[in-house]
Amino acid sequence: MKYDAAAIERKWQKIWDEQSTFAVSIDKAKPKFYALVEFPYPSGQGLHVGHPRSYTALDVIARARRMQGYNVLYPMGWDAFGLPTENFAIANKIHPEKVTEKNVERFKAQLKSLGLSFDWSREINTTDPDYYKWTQWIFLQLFKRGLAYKKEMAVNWCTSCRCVLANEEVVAGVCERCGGEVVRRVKSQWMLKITEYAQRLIDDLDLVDYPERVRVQQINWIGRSDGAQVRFETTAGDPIEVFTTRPDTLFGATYMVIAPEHPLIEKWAGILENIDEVKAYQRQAAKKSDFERTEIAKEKTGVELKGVRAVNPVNNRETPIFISDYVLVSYGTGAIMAVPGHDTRDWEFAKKFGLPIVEVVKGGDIEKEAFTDCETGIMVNSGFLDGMTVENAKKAITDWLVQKGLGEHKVNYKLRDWVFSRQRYWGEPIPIIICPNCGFVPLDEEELPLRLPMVESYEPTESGESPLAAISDWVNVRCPECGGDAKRETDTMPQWAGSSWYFLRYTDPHNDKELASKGALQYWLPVDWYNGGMEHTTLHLLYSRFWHKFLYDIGVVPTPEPYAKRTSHGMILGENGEKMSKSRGNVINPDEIIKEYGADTLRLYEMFIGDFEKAAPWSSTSIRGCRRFIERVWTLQEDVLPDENIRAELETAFHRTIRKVGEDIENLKFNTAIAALMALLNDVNETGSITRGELRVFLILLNPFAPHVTEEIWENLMFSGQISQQQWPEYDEQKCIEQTIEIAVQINGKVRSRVTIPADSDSGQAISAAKADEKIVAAIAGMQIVKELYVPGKLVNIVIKK
RNA sequence: GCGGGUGUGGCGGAAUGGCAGACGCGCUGGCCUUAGGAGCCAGUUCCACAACCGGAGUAAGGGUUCAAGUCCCUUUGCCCGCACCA
Repeated sequence: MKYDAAAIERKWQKIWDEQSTFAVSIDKAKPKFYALVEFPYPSGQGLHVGHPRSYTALDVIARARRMQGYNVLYPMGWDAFGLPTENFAIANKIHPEKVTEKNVERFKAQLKSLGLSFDWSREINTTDPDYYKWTQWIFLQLFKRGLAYKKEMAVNWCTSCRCVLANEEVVAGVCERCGGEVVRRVKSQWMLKITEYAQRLIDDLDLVDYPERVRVQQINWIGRSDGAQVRFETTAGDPIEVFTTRPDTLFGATYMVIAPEHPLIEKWAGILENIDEVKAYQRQAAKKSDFERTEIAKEKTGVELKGVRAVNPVNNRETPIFISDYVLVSYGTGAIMAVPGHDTRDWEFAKKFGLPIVEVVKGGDIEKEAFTDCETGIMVNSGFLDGMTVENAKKAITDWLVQKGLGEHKVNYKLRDWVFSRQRYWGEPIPIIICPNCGFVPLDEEELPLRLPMVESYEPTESGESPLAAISDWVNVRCPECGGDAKRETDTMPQWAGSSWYFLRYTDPHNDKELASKGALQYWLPVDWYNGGMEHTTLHLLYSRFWHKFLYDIGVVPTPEPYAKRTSHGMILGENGEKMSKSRGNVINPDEIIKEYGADTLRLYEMFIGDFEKAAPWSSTSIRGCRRFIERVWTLQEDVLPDENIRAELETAFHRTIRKVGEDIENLKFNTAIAALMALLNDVNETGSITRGELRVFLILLNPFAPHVTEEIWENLMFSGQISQQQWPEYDEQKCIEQTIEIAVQINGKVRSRVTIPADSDSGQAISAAKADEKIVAAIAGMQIVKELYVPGKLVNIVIKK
């Protein structure tokens, strides 16, 4: 019988579909397990060979857990709003809805051809009005609690997408998505107050099991700094507030720097002696994007504000004030006290402008470079702080500032509020009405969903307004409060909106009363295991944790964190070790792999390719090994002994493999789980035959990785039921132990021989057996034995000297 | 610069401080075959050897230990993230 992967896979996919084998409902008698993978953006290119790595991994876990008695939810859906679809629609004059529909159809067929055990009855789509109704509902709740607000602000404007980007979407000065130039533009934008959750987003990382690199990245992104806010009086009368993490160095502050955009400059315009020079510097700074300011302007520049001086509160000394673009208006107070002795940037600036550098922490050589060490230094030239450690001085000076009313302890975050508006068509409309009398009026929840209007043209406008602004009969409405003429908000939400809560909807996807029922949320949350890419660590993960925490606060969800455990897979690279991309010409198409080898081989290979968490290059020769393995398994059924047991000679091997495969799946070590199955098959083949009992266990262990072929063999052998409904085999710890073992015998740590001894030998027995070995006899003859030890089951080491 | 990770055969990669290189690819030889990009058997870290017995070996150097790929220190390469964040 020839192994016909295509026919077998088609057959079983159809059966699973027709019988809804993997559909799940609440069953309180069983422990629940919620496995989640990031839902894809259904792009025009179709599935990439990288997608199945994540999907198969959690499919393996889901399938194994089902057989282990868990009630498993493993859902899939579509994150379908987004610019590529909109751009494709514009270019080809097809409505984005149609484009999405077509892409989803293709993706779905591809996913089904992989034999993934998704519960398709729970499929969701973020562009479905029944779905985005609840995305809009969540926005209204944020608005009603003051966490969504509109603000006139400088934003990142992608000149190519003609659209606003969140800070997180700007990478190295260009648009993360299209690579287009990003410039600053002042626009009125909807913002979400994620900063209000900054501390909890750090603290609650303790409640969850995330990989260290994900934890660290989130913490760094939020960027908490502990310090003090200090007020410096000026000769102009208006004080300058600064934030510093080193209040201990206050005595060393020899000048001040404020950002070019700082509002005091405008206020002081009349008294500045060199206002023209200052204005010129401001204009120059404004022209630079943030990227240029950080990348190109490594050399410090700046202009002194002549005519105003600041007063250092600790010693009442007057110091000059500069403006310089190395101080960012968006962080802290937009102004700093400069301590050139102990801050590298201030040191460079002071050197360039010939400003005094005062040592206030002893331990370095401030002539050569700034001394920034906080661990070892001792305070000097600092009045009442002299002799203290940096740590103590920070406390002492902060207390002093508080007491004098000059400052306070202060925590700052790098995290900015989330820019939530997009001036595009293909997104969730923001359900707000703008009334000239009443301001921003939320749409009545009864009117949700606020549907996207059908339009002729969804081209972005040159003015930077959303295409929706041109649809007058949609835009013009009556104000729900005063009944006067009003307009709808025409901005739409970013793509991150729909993906910030999708895992909640899966628990109750057809509910039209609530985003999901309390009962469903109570039963299924939190997500037990969420796998996704590292690229979503600072965006999607942070945003969805924020939304979830908000929903927790208003009593909608029962858990403070959405995902109990997060893992991330490495990328699959091209054969040349480079990232797969069309332009590099190294893209592998999963459809073709399935055609040539079958889905089971593809699944097996993607799990076997290497360490799951690391990037791995594709190899079109290595995959053949996985196909050969499946063929050898297929051959087993041709000659099966009727015995329903495992033969004694293979008992240990089987029990060990059951243990290893189970443990490895839990630990994401799919590659070694498969290696163990291959090794077991080799052991079986050495005996020249297999029993029904052995094959039965073997097929169940292999099933999560290669579900189709194992079902087929299961059926051919007339085992009862379907393999996916079987129970995972149990192992007996006792039976994992061999009767006799071969141990190494070392002389001074080097292996000199091997002996076979009973597994239960004690130390004395093992050592005498070792010393009876003829090679060892020869080695220790005439030598003095210093030490002998036995590591049970492993080795004997005899330490000798002359 | 800061933070995280990582360095093992020709390749992907295995090794709770206890026999380095499991498993697979590739390669070599043999069998089978009209044929082989099929299958089966054997071999495959490097050096040396007819073979046995050996020697060296996990980026480099040092240390702890009966025993180190694994733990500690120093150096170094690569990958990822953040980066004038006061």
